[in-house]
Amino acid sequence: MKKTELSIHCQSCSFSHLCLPVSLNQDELDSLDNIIERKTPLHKHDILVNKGDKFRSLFAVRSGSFKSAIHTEDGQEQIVSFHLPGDLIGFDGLYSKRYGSTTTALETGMVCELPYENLEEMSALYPNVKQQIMIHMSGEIQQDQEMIMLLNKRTAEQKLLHFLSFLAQRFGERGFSKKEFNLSMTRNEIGNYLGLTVETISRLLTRFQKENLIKVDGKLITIIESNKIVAKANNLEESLI
Amino acid sequence: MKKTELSIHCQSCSFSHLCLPVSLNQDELDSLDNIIERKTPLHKHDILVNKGDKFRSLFAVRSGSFKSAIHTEDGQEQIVSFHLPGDLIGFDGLYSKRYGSTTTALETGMVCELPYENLEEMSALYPNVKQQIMIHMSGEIQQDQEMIMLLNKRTAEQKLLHFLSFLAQRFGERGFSKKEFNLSMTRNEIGNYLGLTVETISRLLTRFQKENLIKVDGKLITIIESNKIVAKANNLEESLI
DNA sequence: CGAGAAATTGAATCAATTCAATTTCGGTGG
DNA sequence: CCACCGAAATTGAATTGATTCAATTTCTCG
Repeated sequence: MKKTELSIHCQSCSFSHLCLPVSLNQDELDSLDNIIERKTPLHKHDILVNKGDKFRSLFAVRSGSFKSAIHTEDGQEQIVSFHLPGDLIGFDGLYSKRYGSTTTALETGMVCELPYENLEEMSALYPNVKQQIMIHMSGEIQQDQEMIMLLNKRTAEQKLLHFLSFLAQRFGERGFSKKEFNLSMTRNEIGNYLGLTVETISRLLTRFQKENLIKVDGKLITIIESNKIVAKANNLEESLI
Repeated sequence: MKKTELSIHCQSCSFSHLCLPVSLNQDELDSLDNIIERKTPLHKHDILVNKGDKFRSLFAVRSGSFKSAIHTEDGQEQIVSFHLPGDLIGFDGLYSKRYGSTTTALETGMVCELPYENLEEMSALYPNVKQQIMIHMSGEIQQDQEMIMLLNKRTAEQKLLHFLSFLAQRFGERGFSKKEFNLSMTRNEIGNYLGLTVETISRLLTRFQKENLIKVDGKLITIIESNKIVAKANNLEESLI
């Protein structure tokens, strides 16, 4: 696959500090950049990878956002993560050779594709790259375990506040505003992710607005009392933050 | 550290089909066996590894059972897994160099210790070993995600039935009876793991007994209607199992 | 602009928790 | 070996946070 002159390089990508390139040296980075293919844009509802499909490539989100979900025996969807630019997708299936979940675009977005074969070749030369993927995997384990804690130990209010401040933080890390952002997922998807119903999400958002913690304007969320949100989400006094 | 004549070898261990040795060849197995240290027994409440401690070793459960837990900001415990013989402990922190959770013995038990340095040396020679650990990691991710689904999409009844049949299956894989086994964890710990209260666990167990799904005698559980349990746990008709 | 999807809001319901009171278990020391 | 103590488990009654059901309203995009 030929690269166009327009293609963006890892070296100049504004998300490289969150993505695979973290801690790679110049040689490694050049090598990585060479094997990466930039895919044409995906649109809302487009499926990037399907759970169970043979693992072919790793993907890095370049723009837009995605959701990954698994399905219950009786066919319900369970969203297990939302992906923002810089996030890596597909590595959960790297070693079982099949994708572990289905990833769908929430809005128009672009990804970088990292074909598995090339990755293997490269790994032989630069073991650092594989190491980097491992770090992402253990990060994913920790994140999933914290999710389990959130689901088991927190109220609906705390779950949603945590979700909002987590999102805000992630937007911040990516150079976007952490005070004001658009939700690319529906209320339904937020509820699915947090184990709550749409109605509960809706009621809580209007309540948070009344309590002046946030401002809600459809999909646009403005964080007003960031500290209070974190404190409430964690059952702590605000002064302890 | 010198090995005694009494020490058991991976080659003859009855759990090798579940543990690191899976799919290792004879040379790899011998090499692995050489670097493994067998630790003295741990007793109930003994801590094997502490979350946040520097990663020094990987552990394989040889006998007994363990729990791994993380803690909320405000100090509550959240159990994230129970470990049986053959299970690997500590790999969640392998690449972040710190243990990701605290692991405690639920009863008297033994573990095999795999010092990190030796593991690294060995990996250079036999990349298969590292590969095997990666497979365990991606398995852990999938298991955690299924846990998220269980917590979000299932009722208390379904959660506990799933827990029981999952335990039964795991005992079976280890050569123990999958029809009759002892719970090494308290009702409280089961509730903690499943996001339910002790009272709910207790009530459900007596109800399951009345419905003739299981027999409960203190910590001793006897599975009576295995198919019905799986069906109920998954919201399905028994005939579809 | 219009139709279907998404979101909001209210009222009624319920699954699981909380609170409270015993009972049973398991380990320890006399 | 048994008595005793604290921990674990059971059971009941009352409470409640979140869901379900239902009815609109508001978006979104073809």
